[in-house]
Amino acid sequence: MTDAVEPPKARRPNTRLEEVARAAGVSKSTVSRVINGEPYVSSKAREAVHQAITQLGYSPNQAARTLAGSRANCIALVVSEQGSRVLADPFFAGVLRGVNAELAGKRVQLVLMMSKEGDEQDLVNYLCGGHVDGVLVISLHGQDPLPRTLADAGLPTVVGGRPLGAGGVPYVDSDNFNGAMEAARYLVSLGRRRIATIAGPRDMAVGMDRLSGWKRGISQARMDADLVAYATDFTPESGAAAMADLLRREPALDAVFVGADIMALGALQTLHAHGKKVPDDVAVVGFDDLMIASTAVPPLTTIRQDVEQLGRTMTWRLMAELAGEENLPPFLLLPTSMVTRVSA
Amino acid sequence: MTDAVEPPKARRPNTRLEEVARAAGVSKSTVSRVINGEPYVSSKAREAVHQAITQLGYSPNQAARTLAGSRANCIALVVSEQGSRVLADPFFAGVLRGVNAELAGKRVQLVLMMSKEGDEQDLVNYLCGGHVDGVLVISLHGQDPLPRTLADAGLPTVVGGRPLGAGGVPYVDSDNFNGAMEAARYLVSLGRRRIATIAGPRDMAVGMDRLSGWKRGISQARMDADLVAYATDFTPESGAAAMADLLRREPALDAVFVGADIMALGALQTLHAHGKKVPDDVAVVGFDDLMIASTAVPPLTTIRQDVEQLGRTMTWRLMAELAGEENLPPFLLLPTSMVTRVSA
DNA sequence: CCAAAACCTGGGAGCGCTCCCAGAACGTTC
DNA sequence: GAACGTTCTGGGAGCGCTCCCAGGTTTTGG
Repeated sequence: MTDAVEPPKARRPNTRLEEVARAAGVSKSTVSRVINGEPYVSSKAREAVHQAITQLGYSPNQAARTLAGSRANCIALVVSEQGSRVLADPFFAGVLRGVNAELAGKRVQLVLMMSKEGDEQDLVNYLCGGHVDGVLVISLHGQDPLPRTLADAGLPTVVGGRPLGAGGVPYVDSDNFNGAMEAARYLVSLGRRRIATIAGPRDMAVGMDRLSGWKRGISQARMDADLVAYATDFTPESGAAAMADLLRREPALDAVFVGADIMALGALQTLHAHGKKVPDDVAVVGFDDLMIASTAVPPLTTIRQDVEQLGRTMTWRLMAELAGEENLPPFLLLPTSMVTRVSA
Repeated sequence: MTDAVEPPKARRPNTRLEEVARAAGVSKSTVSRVINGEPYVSSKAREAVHQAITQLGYSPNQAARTLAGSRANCIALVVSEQGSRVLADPFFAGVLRGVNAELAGKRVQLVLMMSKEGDEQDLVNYLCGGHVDGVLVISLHGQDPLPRTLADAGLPTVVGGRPLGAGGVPYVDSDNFNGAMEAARYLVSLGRRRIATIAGPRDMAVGMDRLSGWKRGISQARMDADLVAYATDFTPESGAAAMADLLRREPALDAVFVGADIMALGALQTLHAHGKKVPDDVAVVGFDDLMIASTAVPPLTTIRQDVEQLGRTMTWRLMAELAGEENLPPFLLLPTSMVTRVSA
């Protein structure tokens, strides 16, 4: 008996592949084949291995698999720090849920990374260092070169939301253009004559795409698409300020399409403060269909985008590429749908 | 020249530690020591290594480190699937931001895992399999045994929000009791005489702790703490139903403390529908201070909890334990603060 | 009936790192 | 200057797996 001066500390005598092999009466190689679902294993051996695995509660050591094999069994979700503050919480959580849902059952881990100002080089080094098989990037700002850099390094990358500065990198986005156009057409169909819009910041594609869609819808009705106010960011405050601006420029406006529910909340407050009744005096349509849309006063008519589906689709696209599928679509647009409530 | 029939596929001839050693004119061991910040390295050697690292853009292979060393340089954040739907998005995103903030600079990765109904055993196998050094668990439901299981397996674990079924496992939580008590006292100080509360589901500590705090505050003012309605979950709908129930039982109530802003939104709707003016007829105080609190109509007075700080503190506690610090507090309570707006 | 093809199996090198051990270089003290 | 500590350095085993290769066993087909 050796006298352990120190307690053995969190030692974990994990079952190793070799022990499974011994228990199943086969070789390491065969166990490895079973685990990786390779062909050329007799059903008898396969079954014995499966039984040994469950019996021993074996869980393969990822580090060893990564080191020995060529893939990491791991993908990264990169969120730009500022972005996560802005396009914000509900969006992010939804995407995450979708990613996880799609990953369920696959033996692939998700590591989360926030890209900060300074450590971009670190981030790129890490990602390109073979620690992950692919990357999902969301809430990009402006012309962020990150996706391009990653793609050029040969790392499979999928962007969530059309990237402004990354031509050629595959992306998945909601169909912001058509959603916004539908909103504009709906307001027209309601008989509104002076329809304004509050657009998101100019450096984000989501804001620009929704603005374009609105413009198209308005122009098709042979109306002037001149009542445009730009919000500086996706916040209620910014939406409130933009609404005040619009009201000053055109006191007689009778409808407004707001490019994000979160900004619409602010717009609603401004309208209320100016004594405008919604929807009687001014009809309001938002975008996103966050939870807050249904609890706003009055409940907000909005264009619904399925954020969870966005996460799922991004993941599917990435996994398909990792699986070696060819001729994958360079981008994917997810349909939106209108949710009619009270505000319009 | 060998003729490659196949393209070399995403080959990444990463710089290895050995190359850094050669470039710096030292041995592998010395480079390893520098990377891990160990003592007993001459400043000359240390500098040469640092220079070689930056010059070659070297990033150590995590898989190899994990395999060779004893730690994974990686912690997991486990979210229960249902929980993430309920206590929901803003909470989750806030915690995540805190965790990341605290992890910044440390060479520790964050992997995200959602625990689903069926795969609990898989989850435990994975977590206890040495793939991670420690675990952060949030949005636990009822008597979930997960934290206990992990802790018993010797895996450092920290829970976010007081766990109901995991005595002894360290946790970090907002001071729900005192926050709720402050809310009750504030309503009393306003001269309200019939003060009700809407409590969260009975199977979550957060709901019970806030209820206890409210009861204490009310009792201390020698008032009856009998107007309690339980919501079935943290949703506006559930809050609306509970409010209707309270109004039926006591039409003359003049204040209500709602145990979550998200439920308060529903309560506000019900009050409005019943023709009650807020705050004139009924004062309302919420809890959490989500973004929606400030944009509610009327803007909601609420008890603020700092969710990001929660994430940071959990992470700090876990990392401290991993670093071998002793006599760490078994639990940590984060202060709350009241935000006075219009509703009370 | 024998050759070729298909199926199945085990052995063993090596992925890139950490950590232990042995030893060199430098004091410091009697 | 011998004996000791302290600081620094390099060599090499081995972490647990995958993947290649060599070989055995069965099936197929001419």
